[in-house]
Amino acid sequence: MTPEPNILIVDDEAAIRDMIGIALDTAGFRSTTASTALDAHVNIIDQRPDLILLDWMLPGGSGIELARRLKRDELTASIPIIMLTAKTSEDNKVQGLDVGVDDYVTKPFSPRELVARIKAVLRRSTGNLKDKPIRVFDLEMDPASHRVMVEDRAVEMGPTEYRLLNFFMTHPEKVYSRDHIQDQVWGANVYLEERTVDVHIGRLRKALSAASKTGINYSALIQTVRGAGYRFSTRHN
Amino acid sequence: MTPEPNILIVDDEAAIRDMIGIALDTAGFRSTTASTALDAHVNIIDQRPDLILLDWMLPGGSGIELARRLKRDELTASIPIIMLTAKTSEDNKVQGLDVGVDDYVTKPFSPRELVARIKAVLRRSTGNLKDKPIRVFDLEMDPASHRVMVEDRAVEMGPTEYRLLNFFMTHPEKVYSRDHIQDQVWGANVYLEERTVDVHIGRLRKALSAASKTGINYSALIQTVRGAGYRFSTRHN
DNA sequence: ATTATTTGTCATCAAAATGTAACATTGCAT
DNA sequence: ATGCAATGTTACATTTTGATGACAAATAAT
Repeated sequence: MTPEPNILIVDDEAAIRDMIGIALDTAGFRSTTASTALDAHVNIIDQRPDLILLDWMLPGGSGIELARRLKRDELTASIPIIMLTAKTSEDNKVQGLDVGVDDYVTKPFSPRELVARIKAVLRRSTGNLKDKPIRVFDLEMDPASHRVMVEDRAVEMGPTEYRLLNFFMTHPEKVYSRDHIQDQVWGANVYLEERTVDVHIGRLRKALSAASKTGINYSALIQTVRGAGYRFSTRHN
Repeated sequence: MTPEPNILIVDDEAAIRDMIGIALDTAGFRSTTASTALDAHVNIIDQRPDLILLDWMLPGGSGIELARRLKRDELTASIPIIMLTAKTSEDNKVQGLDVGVDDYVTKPFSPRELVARIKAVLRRSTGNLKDKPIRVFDLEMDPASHRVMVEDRAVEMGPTEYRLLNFFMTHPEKVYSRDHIQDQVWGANVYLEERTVDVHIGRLRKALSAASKTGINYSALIQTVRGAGYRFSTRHN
């Protein structure tokens, strides 16, 4: 992901959105906002925020519904949610726990507390899945240290190439169209020239080729499938 | 699995239906329209569109109701829905997030955005149903990796030969006329010289022959049926 | 501010795929 | 066997598709 986590603030009161926005900014997060559940959902589909701050009391009572929906959908289930709630009453919390929300902050809260909780939740959630290194022959990707190694030497590449390689290594032995790759690596609903994918594939290949001293060409793992897209595969073309 | 996805536009305003229709047309989609939820429902059962663009604010029954019904019915639940919503104050009626809609587009929208979202949603929904590999003796076709293997070695062939083989392997033991093969492999409404099929059959056979090291000739699976066409069969000619 | 890095797009070149026609071969009816 | 229609094969011009270097805008680093 990006260096600074991207946080979505969902609240119908502009004042609260602004307040939180500033607090997050100061703490080094990026943030976007939405005032309705609908806006929020669109934003989530498009941007895949790293965390969602969700007001419990959205008009129509839709905050909790949104949370439930997000947790049920496979694509969004892993995005942590912190509920903002005015009430301290227990039944709310019980309901929310049901849904699978990650934490609560009760209004009024201090920015300091909010940030602390955000960090805690992020730490928990990012520590989970990402951390296992993937290795193919002597090509190793370690998400924890955000590093790619060939024959135990670091490989230099840009962030986009890193994400690209990461996508491929986590989805081996399958073709992906350029469109698909754009979705996965750049995000859905980002429009780029189709050939842009080619260029980045090229850069990734170059980086991998340059890295090997043993003559094994790791760029061969990234195979062109004419008329279909690209494939990461250990088997021969 | 038609070449162009068929999209149903449901909106009560004719102007909007037309506008969207044109946009989709330009983008290479086919589209049909409905102005009421009832019309839409009939159309959906009839035509099985690949995706539904559904106006949130349909007169009377409202689009949300329809969406909910479709998502509850097992037969239609898998058809992706994109909701068209007015920008403003639908806040109170937002009860329907739960419904399971796949994306939203807020009016007014650009055709470009609409098309981008449609493509993204289609990609997501069709990508899920992974086809299973088909195997005949030591000839294996794996649609996921877009690969043909003979005795565990990759077979090289052009995209057209791949589609051709795919068609045969999914429709074995039946004769198909050259016309029929053209329809299936090149798509309807493409006119080619009839002999073109022969040439590609030839290329496919050559690719299969060249692939085997054990002397088994897999090109024999593609049998000529004089006066009728071709057949893919494991039984002898 | 200046410099370096990264990014997306474009133009260009090279390679692969495609459709067609011409020619060769096969198999069947007589 | 003979002739003919159907099919196989080959060569080739054209079209598609992918790779790559160059460049300018955007972004991050100093």
